Amino acid sequence: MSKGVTSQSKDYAKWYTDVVQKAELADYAPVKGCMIIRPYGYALWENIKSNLDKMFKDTGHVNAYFPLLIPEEFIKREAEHVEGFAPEVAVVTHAGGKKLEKPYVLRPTSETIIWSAYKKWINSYRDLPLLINQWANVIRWEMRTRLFLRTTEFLWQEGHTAHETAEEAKAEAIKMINVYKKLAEEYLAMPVYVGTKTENEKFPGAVETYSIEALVGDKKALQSGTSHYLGQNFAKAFDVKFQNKSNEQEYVYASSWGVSTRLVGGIIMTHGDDKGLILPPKIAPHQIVIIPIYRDDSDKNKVMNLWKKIETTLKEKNIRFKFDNREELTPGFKFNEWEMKGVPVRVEIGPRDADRNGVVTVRRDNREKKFPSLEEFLENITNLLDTIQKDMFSKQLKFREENTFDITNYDELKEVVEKGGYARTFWAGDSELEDKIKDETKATIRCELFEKTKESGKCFYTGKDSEVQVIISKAY
RNA sequence: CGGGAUGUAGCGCAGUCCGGCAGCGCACUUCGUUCGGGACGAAGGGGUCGAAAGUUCAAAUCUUUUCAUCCCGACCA
Repeated sequence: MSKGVTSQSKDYAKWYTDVVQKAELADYAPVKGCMIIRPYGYALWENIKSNLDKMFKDTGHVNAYFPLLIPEEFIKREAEHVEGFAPEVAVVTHAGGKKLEKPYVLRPTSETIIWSAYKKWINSYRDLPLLINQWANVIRWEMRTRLFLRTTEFLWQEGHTAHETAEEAKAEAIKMINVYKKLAEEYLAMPVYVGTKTENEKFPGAVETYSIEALVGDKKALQSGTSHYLGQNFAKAFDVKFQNKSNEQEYVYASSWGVSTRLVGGIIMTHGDDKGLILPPKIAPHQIVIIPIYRDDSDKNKVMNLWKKIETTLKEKNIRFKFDNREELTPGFKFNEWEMKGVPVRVEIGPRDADRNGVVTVRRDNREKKFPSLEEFLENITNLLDTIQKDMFSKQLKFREENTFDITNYDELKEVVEKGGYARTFWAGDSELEDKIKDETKATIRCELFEKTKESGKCFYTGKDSEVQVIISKAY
């Protein structure tokens, strides 16, 4: 691994791609816009995935798998859906050495193929709710791509639920966006705003879209998860009816929701610094890294004896650790390498520590160095990881608060867009006005906030009274 | 698809203007000394100079064509 990365202040975009590659999260693939997720990056995704999957199970969802290939005709059934996705779907036209009579699209999302199956599975209100999730890859042909943030192929999960009533389906969508908020805040240490997308920004085919919006290191918004109340749009497109309790045929109400490998990009940009990644302990592939230091065999024996005492306890405490005993590298090199990879705690054990029966610990997030006794260390390590997790969240929450500005007019919006961060204000404009603002400032309404700072106020642009409070920012 | 740039060892680059043995740094291999913040020495290995055609005694270098990638815009989770 070569030295260092481009500094954030010099070139944030370059810093980002440097970190992704030098921390060995991902590499470029031979296909434009695609990436190879390397073992360290995949381990990170697996940790996100396993925590989230548990939350899905806890909320009554089950996993299934639907095909990658979707009959092209399916995508076209829902008018808004086809219009929204047409530019970015890849189509398979040839197979088996022949041109296909009916082409397939590579799924950009699975609503259509899933609802074609739901038609077969749903007959009565007794079949509802149907709460299915799938972990899958999807393909969206984007014009411009960036590792993790926007790739042609990406990994995600998509939940697709079917319900008896509009209220229930909508409640499901809101429940799941809050699951995402919990994931982001408690596991990824990323504070997020939660709200409703405007008509301009919502998912094609949805009645309403909800999102979580993070604020990353260069003060731009990152949409990190979405959840949709689909109404009866897909049920109508695929003719999915059920017999309700009054013995009538009725279209089913739906929700869908997803988060993707984009979250990995969010973690990198939320926490990283000029030394590389900083990972939250709950999802870090290695929560601590232990680096032995010795020069001769007698030192080595002492250090290895110390390590044996540590290893057993770490296993008992279920801590994910890495013992880096590579002989050919100096400790200094390893310090830098594991800092690049964002391991939350570094533990140094050398002859001096062995002599006093202690260790040296260094936190990645604030670089705090301590010299605890072995006993203190083993007793406090779990607490230390918890503390780091909380401190990382607090730091980012403070950063977000410092970069959220309440505005009252258009000039103030332009100022906020100029310096970065969120502009928070009331909004009474329409779709056209939103487009105009986007054209003029490059900023968009990220969402209409669920949690408003006050009940109502005046729209910053039209001056009309409004009960809709929004955040506006440039976004990834 | 428009505007800009770049393709030479795994990575980063020099060499191209003015044609003449394909180089440098890092990484890699072996041995020895090192090891508490990116160690040092010695000896090695690694190339279809993006691709094709042309000019020439001779092409990384000149000409033509072509492909790819990156950055800036329009699209997007």
